[in-house]
Amino acid sequence: MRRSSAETKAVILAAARERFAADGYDKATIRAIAADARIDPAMVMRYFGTKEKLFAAAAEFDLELPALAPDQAGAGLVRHFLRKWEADEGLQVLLRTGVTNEAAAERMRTIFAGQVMPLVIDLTGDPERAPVRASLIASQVLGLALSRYILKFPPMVAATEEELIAWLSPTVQRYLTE
Amino acid sequence: MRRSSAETKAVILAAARERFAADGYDKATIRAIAADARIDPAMVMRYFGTKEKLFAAAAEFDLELPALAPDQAGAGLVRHFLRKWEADEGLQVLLRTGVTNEAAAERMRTIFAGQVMPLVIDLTGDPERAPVRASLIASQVLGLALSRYILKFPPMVAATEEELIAWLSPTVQRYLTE
DNA sequence: ATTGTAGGCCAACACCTGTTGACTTCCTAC
DNA sequence: GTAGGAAGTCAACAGGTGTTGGCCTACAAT
Repeated sequence: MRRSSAETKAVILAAARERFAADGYDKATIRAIAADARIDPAMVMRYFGTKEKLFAAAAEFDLELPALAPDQAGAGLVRHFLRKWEADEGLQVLLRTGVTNEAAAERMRTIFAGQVMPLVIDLTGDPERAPVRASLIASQVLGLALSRYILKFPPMVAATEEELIAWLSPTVQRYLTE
Repeated sequence: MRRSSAETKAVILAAARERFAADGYDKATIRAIAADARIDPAMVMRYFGTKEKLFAAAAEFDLELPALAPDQAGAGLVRHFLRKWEADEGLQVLLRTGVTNEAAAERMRTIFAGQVMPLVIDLTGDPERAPVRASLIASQVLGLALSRYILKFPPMVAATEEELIAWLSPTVQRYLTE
């Protein structure tokens, strides 16, 4: 079959996202990604040059945090994060690989420093303690993703979105305001 | 050099723990572990049979949760977990590998189901909601480990044990009692 | 109809992995 | 002092990895 350059590149990228999200950096082999994309492994190299560069492209990600009313920020953040996780594979990619791959960990750090921290400053007007607050929020929210989507603790998997929001939003709210 | 069988086995196991904790399952190669133990890779196979069995031995782990007064359980749990993490590589091994290795994830699940949940039942006397409570606690506590020790968010790394306990214990306490 | 080019495929490379079996060396029990 | 066995070494295997270069093949412009 014959495709345009842009098309194949997109197909490869989509396959790479899935594989990296499901298997992590090492287990997601170029050959497996190529097979998913129904393409020769050499094409992956032609379009992305290197496995690391392909990963960098697949890990491109924006939290897209919305503006929030300060008194509902806790619930808003938890809800947004849950939906983002399920809609965008980028976060899964970063969490699965960030644990054993320093480059992905660094990316995670810059995302939280560049996107979560500013929001916290904006919400609290307290730049001095914003870093701690933001990391505490990150710790709870990433712990949620870890236990629900990665380690799959049964009670976390069984819980509904609303139940999780009810449990977690007071925590996040307290990390913001206390 | 000539050692007893038990000695070498212990040396190998110690090296394996370190490597698995630092690198995760795939990157921790038998050759690297053997080099750390100043031993031929074949010895590792002789003593443990298989990489998977070696991993199983290295991931042997007990949370050793202490008895706690119900009203101070939050602080007690956070403190115990922080110290356990730094004293025993077993937890690091499990978290680093559990993210990409199903066997390690299963081990993590049974540890939390078999050790955290009973404690929660004991503390609350409420068997029905104990699973949710226990997983919520696990989510916060694992999120702490993830952001402080694995992803190394700077504010979490900089925080002292007491600061972290002060921030997290109300969260854990609420997951226990609310 | 011919040619240039871009998309795609194949086979191979050098390297690394877990794992195996044969070989050597040392200590101990008789 | 010699036999047996345990501790340790070495070289190789089969399979998988990222990556490369040469080769086709379809299409568009001339």
